[in-house]
Amino acid sequence: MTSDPLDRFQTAAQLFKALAHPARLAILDVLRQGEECVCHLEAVLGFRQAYLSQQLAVLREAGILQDRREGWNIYYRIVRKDVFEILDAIRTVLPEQVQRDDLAEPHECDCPKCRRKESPAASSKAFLALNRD
Amino acid sequence: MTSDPLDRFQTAAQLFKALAHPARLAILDVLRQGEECVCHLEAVLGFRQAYLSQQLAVLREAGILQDRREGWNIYYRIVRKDVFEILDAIRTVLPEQVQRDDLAEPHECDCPKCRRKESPAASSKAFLALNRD
DNA sequence: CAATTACATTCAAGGAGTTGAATGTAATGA
DNA sequence: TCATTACATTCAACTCCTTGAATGTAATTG
Repeated sequence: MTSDPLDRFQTAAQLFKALAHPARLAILDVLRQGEECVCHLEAVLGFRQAYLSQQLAVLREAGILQDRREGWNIYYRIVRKDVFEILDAIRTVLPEQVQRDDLAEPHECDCPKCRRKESPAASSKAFLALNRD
Repeated sequence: MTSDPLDRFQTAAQLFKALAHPARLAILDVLRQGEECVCHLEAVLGFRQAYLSQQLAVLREAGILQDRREGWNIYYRIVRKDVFEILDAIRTVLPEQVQRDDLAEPHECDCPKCRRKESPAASSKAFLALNRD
């Protein structure tokens, strides 16, 4: 009550600062479907590797992401689950695809996770093409 | 899908930028309980008038607030209702008082709205004025 | 119309965020 | 150990945000 309002909302403002960038929102949109390695984000989003690392560092230092090493690759995942609620809340200003999380990203990179998905005979692209109305 | 991710999330990032400031979050916290005039915000938050106007302008231009003139006073209110959901979502990093919206701010200013609330009992200022000498 | 009230806008200096380029590092394999 | 892979960090130029100070403006009162 008597405390400085600027102090009281400092932590919350820091969280919003981390979200106040289109590249970081795009990253979170991909990671909504589960953890991904950096090379996958690079392929899907079309960002340069160093640029991506910088934005991932901001989200990591804000406590939104955590990373996990597995051999050569480092996988990032969302650990602050309330960002899902936040993104849901502003769905009126988000692109439509962000609101439906049922469409899986097509395979576009050479990371182990992508190769595992690829191994079944049909590629996702071919499958979608065959099953379109 | 093929569009630039930076473009797709530009609008959402703009919204978060407006929220990424402790003073603006403090303003929204007060306006949660209903519209208030600038002089009331000034008294409750302890900000200078010009500073307050600047922050209100940011929130207004982001489409979060709308203003309404009534005589001398200008009343601001929240028109983007999803900011309530956003603030609820990050309640883990918000001060406790923000999470309980049952405590009304005490009267601290001379705007018409505050004077209406004050009318039942004797106002301290009016009381002092009447009983001087 | 002049003065007052309540609020808005402009300006400028300083600070913080952005981003390309270059470089550093841990893990793996030969 | 040396090369490679996948990713991180640093640096610098640039842009954008922040904020105090000064000034402007619409509504009201006398």
